[in-house]
Order: sequence, then structure tokens, then C-alpha cells
Amino acid sequence: MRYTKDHKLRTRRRIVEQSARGLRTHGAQGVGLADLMRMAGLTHGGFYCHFESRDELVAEAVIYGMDQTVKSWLDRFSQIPPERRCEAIIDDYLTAKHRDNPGKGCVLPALAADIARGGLDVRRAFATGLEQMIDVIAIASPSRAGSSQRETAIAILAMLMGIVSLARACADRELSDEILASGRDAMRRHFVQAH
Amino acid sequence: MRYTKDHKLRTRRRIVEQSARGLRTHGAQGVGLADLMRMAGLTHGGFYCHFESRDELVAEAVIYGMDQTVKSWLDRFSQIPPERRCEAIIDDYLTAKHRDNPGKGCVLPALAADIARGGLDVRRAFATGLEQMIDVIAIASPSRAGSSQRETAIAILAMLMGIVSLARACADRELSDEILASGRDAMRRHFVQAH
DNA sequence: TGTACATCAGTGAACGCGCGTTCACTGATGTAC
DNA sequence: TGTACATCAGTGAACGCGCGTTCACTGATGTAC
Repeated sequence: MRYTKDHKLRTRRRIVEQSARGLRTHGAQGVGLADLMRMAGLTHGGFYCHFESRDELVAEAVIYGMDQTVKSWLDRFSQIPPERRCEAIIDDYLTAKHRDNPGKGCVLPALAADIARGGLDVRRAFATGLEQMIDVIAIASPSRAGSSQRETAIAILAMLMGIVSLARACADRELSDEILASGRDAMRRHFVQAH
Repeated sequence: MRYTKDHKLRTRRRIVEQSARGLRTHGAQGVGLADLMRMAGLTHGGFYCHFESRDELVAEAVIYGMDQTVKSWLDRFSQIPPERRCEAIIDDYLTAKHRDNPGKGCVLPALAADIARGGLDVRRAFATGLEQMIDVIAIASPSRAGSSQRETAIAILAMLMGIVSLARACADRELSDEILASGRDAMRRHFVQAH
């Protein structure tokens, strides 16, 4: 065996990282392998040293992207008292910065529709990642009579991704900003416990 | 001029109708012109008698699809007393039937992400359609202190599309059903005024 | 420690395919007489 | 009313291009001696 095992693993990781970014930016079908490999500093020919197919890469990129988001949320939680966490997630997620940088942002608004049309492997990867996201958000969700934290977490995730999706699709900048602002207000009203 | 003017217009309309369906099913980049024309009972060569480019068709299909949804909502409203309208929209939208038939369903969960990456024309078409959807939902939205009906309408739309998007992307049928059910419960709780 | 060899991550040309678009042609039907 | 012509919606072959995938090759580095 030549090159250390570590070397190959790190290269593979770089491909997944950069592909996660490229796929979120351009969509699951909107960018080619040659471009994704170039983003990782490689040429397209080497792709099949690391993956069996394009679909395998997409599935890995989805997992990677969702893990990234989960980790960033957990990081954020560690800096913030429990009762402020939900508010913090909402405020971080519903920003112009997030709207304008899908490549660095959450997988849900960027790729959910593509994943819905994808193969079983991608959709399985998504379901696993989503369970994790639900679990993390549930920690921060307000407890109320008549609904579990898990139920609330699902509602929060859906609303977060819906708001960013709509804001991104509008050509009209004013409307897009309004969607972000209205969405943020509504979410604060519904999901942040007064204190 | 041969064939009546009406004939050409009806053919064009048929292409837009069927393309709206095909594009929602397979994504804005997931289906070719030849297939879309075949859905309308034509061959691909005739396409440029009706449209300047593929992008023009996509923009028209987006408008058509959003109009369809708006009209179906207005139809529904006419059968139902005002205080039940919001609940009816929620219950109609968040069904397994809607989740499992993107081709017949709402443009938002099917195409919003693709539109966000599309050209200015498609995004303009989307913004126009979205304004209409907001206006219609606003009619049915509960009025509350501290938030306009328009603001509430935006929140409702985002949450509806988010829930269906997440439910569609999960390979795990159980999780998908749970998302629909939790989403429906949460929306009823937040947006349906008790009476 | 130094040298010859083996390994395999990565390169770049080539492939077959489907795509959006173009174009010469067809043939059904409206119009002019 | 009947006939010859003009129109143009629609056909299907052809185009150039980019894609995912394959493959013969390279050359940097680990290993054996």
C-alpha cells in the first residue's frame, strides 16, 4: 500500500466536503463530476478511485451536510442557556446570509426536492440525517400541553426550511426580505417561550 | 393563416399543462423537451413553434401551476364558511395523496429550489404567483393581535410547503407519515381559530 | 542507510448517450378565384 | 359550389455539447532487501 491510508481518506473527505457545497449551490443535477472534482483540487478521472457512482457521492454529501448543520447547532447550544436556544436557531437560520449562500447553508431548503426524486440510498441518508436534526431541535423546543417536543421540532424544521426556500425563489428582493422577516416574527411568536 | 388561431393556442396550452405536470414530477432539470412534448401528444421538433426556449416553457409552467393552486383554493373557499377555510386548506395540502403526487400538486414543494437556481424570468414568474397565493391565503388567515393576515399567510405557506418537502424526501415511510401528521397538528394548533 | 521494485491515487483521452436547438420538409386546412 | 394555391403547425433527422463512466497510463511514495 502506497500513500498512507490517511491520505486517501483525507482526499475522499475533501471531495465529499466540496461536493456538499457544490451540490447545495447548484442542485443535485446542476453540477457535473468534473466540476465537483475540480473543487476538491482533482481531475474527474480519479473519481472512481473513491466512489462507486455519482449517486453514492450525492448520498454521502447529503449525510455530511446534515451532520454539519447538527454539529453547528450543538455548538451553538453549548454557548447559550436552554431557554434561548430555540430563538438562537431561528435567528441564525432565517438570515439574508443563509438565504444568499446555499452552498454553506442547510441541506433542507437546498436539496430536499432533489432528494425526494433521488434513489433509495439518498433518501435513506436523508431520513437518518433528519432524525438527528429532529432530535437536536427537540432539545431546544418549548414544551407545551398537547404537543410533544418532537412534534414541535418537526414543525420548526418544516417552517425554517419553507421560509428559506420561498425567500430564495423570489426574484423580488423586497418580497424575499419580507418573507424572511415575517417568517422570523411568526416563528418567534409561536415557538419562543416568553421569559 | 392556416388552422384557426384557436388551434395553436389550445396546443400551446396543452404543452404548458402537461409540462407543468412533468416538471413538478421530475424537477426542472429532470425531464427533457422530447418527453414533455410527448406528454402533450407531439414530437419534440415542433417545440419552437410555440416557445423561444426551454426556460420560457418552465416559466410558463410555473405560472400555470401556481394559478391552478390559487384557483383550487378559491373554489374551495366558495364551498366553505370563512372560519373553516384555513383548516380546509391545511387538511387538503397535508395529505398522503398530495405528498405522493407531486405532478398534480403544488408548485412550491416541487420546484421552489429549482426556481431559486433558475433565470430571472422564472423567478419573476414565481414571485408574481407567490403574491397571489399569499393574497388568497391571507383571506383565510386568522386575525390576531401583533401580526397581520399577510404575515400569517406567509408563515402558513412556508410551513405547508416545508412539511410536504420533508415528507417527500424521507425514504422512511413511517417518519414521512409522522411528519405529515405532526405538521397538520401543529398547523391546526397555531393557525386554526377555535370555534 | 541506500537502492530497486511494487503499489495505487490520480491523470487525461476516449466512449456512448441524451440533451436543447436547428432545419428542410410535409400535409392538413383556410383563402382566393 | 368546386378547385388551385398559400400558409404554417408539426415531423423527424441532424448538430454540437456536456455528461457519467471507462481505461491505459504515470509518477510519487511505501516496502523489501
